[in-house]
Amino acid sequence: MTLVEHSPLTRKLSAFVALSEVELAVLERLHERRRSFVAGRDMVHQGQSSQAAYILSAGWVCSYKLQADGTRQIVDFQVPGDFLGLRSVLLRTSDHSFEPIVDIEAAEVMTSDLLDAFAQTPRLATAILWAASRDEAMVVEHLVGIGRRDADARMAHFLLELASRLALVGMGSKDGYDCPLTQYHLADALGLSAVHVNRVLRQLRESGRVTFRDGHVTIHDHDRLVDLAEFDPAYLDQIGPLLK
Amino acid sequence: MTLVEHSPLTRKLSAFVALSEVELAVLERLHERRRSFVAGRDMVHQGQSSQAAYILSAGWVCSYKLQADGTRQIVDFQVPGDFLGLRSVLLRTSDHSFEPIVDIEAAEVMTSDLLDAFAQTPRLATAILWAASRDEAMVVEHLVGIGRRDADARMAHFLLELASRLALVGMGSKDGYDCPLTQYHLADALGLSAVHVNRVLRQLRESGRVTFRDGHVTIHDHDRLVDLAEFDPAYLDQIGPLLK
DNA sequence: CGACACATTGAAAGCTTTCAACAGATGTGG
DNA sequence: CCACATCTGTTGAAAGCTTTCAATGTGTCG
Repeated sequence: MTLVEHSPLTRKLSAFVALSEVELAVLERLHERRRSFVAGRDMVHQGQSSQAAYILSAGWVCSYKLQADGTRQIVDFQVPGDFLGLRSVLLRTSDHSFEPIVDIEAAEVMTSDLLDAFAQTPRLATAILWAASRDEAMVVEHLVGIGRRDADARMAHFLLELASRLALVGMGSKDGYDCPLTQYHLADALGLSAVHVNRVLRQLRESGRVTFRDGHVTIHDHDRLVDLAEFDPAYLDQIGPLLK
Repeated sequence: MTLVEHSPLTRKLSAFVALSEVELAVLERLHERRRSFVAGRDMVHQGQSSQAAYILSAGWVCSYKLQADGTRQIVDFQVPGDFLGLRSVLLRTSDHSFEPIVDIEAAEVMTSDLLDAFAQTPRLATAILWAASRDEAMVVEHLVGIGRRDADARMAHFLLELASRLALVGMGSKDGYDCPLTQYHLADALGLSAVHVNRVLRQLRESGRVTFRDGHVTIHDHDRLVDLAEFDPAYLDQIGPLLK
């Protein structure tokens, strides 16, 4: 079995921990229950409790919270290799919704399977918990972005974060990546109006930094984009040895 | 031993789970290493890793992230009964700083002590993880607030959340509570300028909803405050049975 | 008393939203 | 195959919320 055949999750974790044959096998076995979901129909609804988590293997998902006034705030996007609802399985019922942005493929993981896997391979458990804590760090960074960055920097930061996340699972490079999000998704995620998202994107494009168009992000000038966003990828990378 | 002698954490957890004598004893034993920290001096610095977590027993702390341009975003406040750095112990090094807002008292909990306690009393482990997931839900709600609520609603929501959190540990009621935060703290937490915080507070006061003054929050009209904030405390409460 | 932290206000400037209108692509039903 | 509705993207202009700049007041503390 060559590396490219591995799941995105395996690929992601392998970038940070050298997993043994046994650990890889356990990890791949978690992918047994294949499921598909169609774009636009919520997988999990706000307040609904679920007994399973999912490992996203293809497609994009967003997790969001709806407000009484009808506006929504997207909390995070999930791309291949990401867990979906990991927390609600380990801890308690989810309090936000998950919506597939395109048709997706995911592996359903029952709580018990996950706990068994953790018991069998503690290093794998650590690796998965690391991934979960990385997701959390992203939410915090997202909070900082909405609270303290202006629209341009916020967008720039967001696009760079995505580039970094996708590169980790081999779905793009520093030069660009495919991205199925609409400007409405960006607006709901960044706390902006769709109209302003459009203007910000235009400005980023015309300043020669990055182009978001036709489902593809093209990074023209990585340095100046990083500069504008004050992007520091530390929160995405592992600091110090992950496993002793 | 009467209830009032218990630590705030015990009090908080007891509101959701009936803990046995043994569990209560284990929980109280976690409070053995008493530590004090003075206001204003960071307990943990961004990027610094720590081997211990703390259970806050008296005083207020904030966790924040500093940006390159000098602005800061406060991610969360900790009040008595809250954990501090629980995640960085369980998972990986913290990526934000903790600053005591007033002189505080906290119990230092070593990783190993915590894991021992978890092993001895699984129900206690679940209860503590529940508290951690509640903290996370607050961060998400915070994100929603900054992204999708205007300044008035954001402030109203924040003050109501604090009321609810403090009531849980017996430090206030629906009518008000003591609060050592300055308007600068509010600004850094809510993503507003200090000047605007002042104006918002004035408006809330003059509309007869709530007064924030001299270290004390007085809620004059709870209903209209809830109404303005669209405050739904569901994310703070347990949905369904916590322990089977 | 002077230094300093915190709170308060007014006015001007700036960023973002809202309102409106329009263009292009896609998909469905007649 | 066309008409029509829908979704997404685009743009201008006006309105609105929030910030910035400046100045002032109040209280604590050494």
